[in-house]
Amino acid sequence: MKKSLKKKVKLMKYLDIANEINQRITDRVYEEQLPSEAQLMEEFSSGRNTIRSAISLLANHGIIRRHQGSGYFVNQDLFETGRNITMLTNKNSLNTNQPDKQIKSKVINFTSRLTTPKEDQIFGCQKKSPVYEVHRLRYIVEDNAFLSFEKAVFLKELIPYLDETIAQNSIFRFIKKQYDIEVLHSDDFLSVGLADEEFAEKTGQAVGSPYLLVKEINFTKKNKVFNYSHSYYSPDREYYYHLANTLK
Amino acid sequence: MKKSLKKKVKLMKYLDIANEINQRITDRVYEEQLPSEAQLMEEFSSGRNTIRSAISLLANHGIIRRHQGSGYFVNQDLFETGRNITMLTNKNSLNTNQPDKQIKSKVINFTSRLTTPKEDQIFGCQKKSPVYEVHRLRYIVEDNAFLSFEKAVFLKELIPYLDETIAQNSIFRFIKKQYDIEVLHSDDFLSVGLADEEFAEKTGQAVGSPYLLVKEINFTKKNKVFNYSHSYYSPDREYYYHLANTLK
DNA sequence: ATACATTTGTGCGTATGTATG
DNA sequence: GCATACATACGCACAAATGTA
Repeated sequence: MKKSLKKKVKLMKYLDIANEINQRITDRVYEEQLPSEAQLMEEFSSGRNTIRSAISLLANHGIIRRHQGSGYFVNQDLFETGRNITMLTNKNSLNTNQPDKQIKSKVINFTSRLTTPKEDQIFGCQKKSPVYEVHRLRYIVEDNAFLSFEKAVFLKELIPYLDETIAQNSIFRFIKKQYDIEVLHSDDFLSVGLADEEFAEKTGQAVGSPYLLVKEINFTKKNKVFNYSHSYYSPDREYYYHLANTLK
Repeated sequence: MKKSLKKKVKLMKYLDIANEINQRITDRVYEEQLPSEAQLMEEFSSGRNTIRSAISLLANHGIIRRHQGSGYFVNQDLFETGRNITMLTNKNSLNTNQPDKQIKSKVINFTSRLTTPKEDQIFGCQKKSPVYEVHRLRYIVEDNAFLSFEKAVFLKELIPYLDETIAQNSIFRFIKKQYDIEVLHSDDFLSVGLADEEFAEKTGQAVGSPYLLVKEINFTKKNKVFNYSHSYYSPDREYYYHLANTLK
């Protein structure tokens, strides 16, 4: 009786709002300061906490800064480095709209195999579970610059199908569309190293040139590890992280 | 009349709670799973939102993981790398209780000077404002291992006093105690490079060895830049970041 | 210097949705 | 089907920082 008609409550409003605000920032609709919470509540017909959740998401990605008493502001790159910057903070919760987000991939290895014991532990899966292993070179479309060499492993139990064509584009986008799986959170372990001959040949980098190695584990919304990867990033670029030490 | 007696409302309960939970995790009071929200509400005599704020803070630092329907869990290092890991995610909002947090510093340069035009922009200060510049070598106390070479600049307008003795210990701890200034958030720009002869001589690293360069800008609670630094991290270690793609 | 309005931050309560076991 | 646990959303009150009159 009491729930006779479906109310069709749309959840995840805060995510939609965060995406919309993010889009407006890229579109320069908001160039410096955002509207106040009250105005956003009005515009999006939402409660204050919902607006604040959206704002938190953006603030934690380093997209905006909060200033008690005065408002929300678009974050700027104060170093104004000459080098191109790649955001490592935004996997796919926010729509991909960062400037250099256009990346093309060249698949140099695509195999199916079974997990090693170490991988069983990473994935939390049965021994010798089937996985895909993909090796790709990644380039920035805009200027054709080498971005990274990536070795990624996907658990078939969660990602039943992948192929080389998919790997040439965005695997994560495919996974989201096909299986509704996206990255909830990631653990990143960074280190540095030097290109040996094999690496140099594969990537076109000079022998002895340094790389940034990012070992990453990606979790789904259900806290399952569906992928881990080793990415060797170019020394010609800068990589951005934002650290938020407070946030409701 | 209405506010005749001071209620002494202790604010920042969520921060206290986050610190307490964090401490319990280091002390192995919580080894795998945390108590439920309801239990935490009970124990800390707090509302649900307050508990969730504390939990969010820990989750965004990668200290715990949230699992809808089952609970909160202590995050584990699934790669189980042999190398020592330095958390870059925790400046000072949470009490310093990570395993290898004991760091000692050797000051190799301590000067007072005026800002360059570029620094005026970074700090958002008047032209030629006075700053301290500190160069330090940092070592892990436990095994005496080289951690980093750091060049840090502090704005005197916000940090009126520093000296070499302070710099030998934790500058941030001093700043918090003395001026009640702590890092609200930071922008980090990462890149890699190779040790030249000058760098090698200063740090004891081999010429040509790679380093991880972290250029960091630190903001106070009032959104003022009080410090920026260039830190050249050792290739013998791993550095941890956590990326949260959702969070209220 | 004071008072006031505005804006974000913190905290509590409640209801409902969704995932887990 | 059910209880439990976390996620989302709305509402309200007051604190603290800011800007302005």
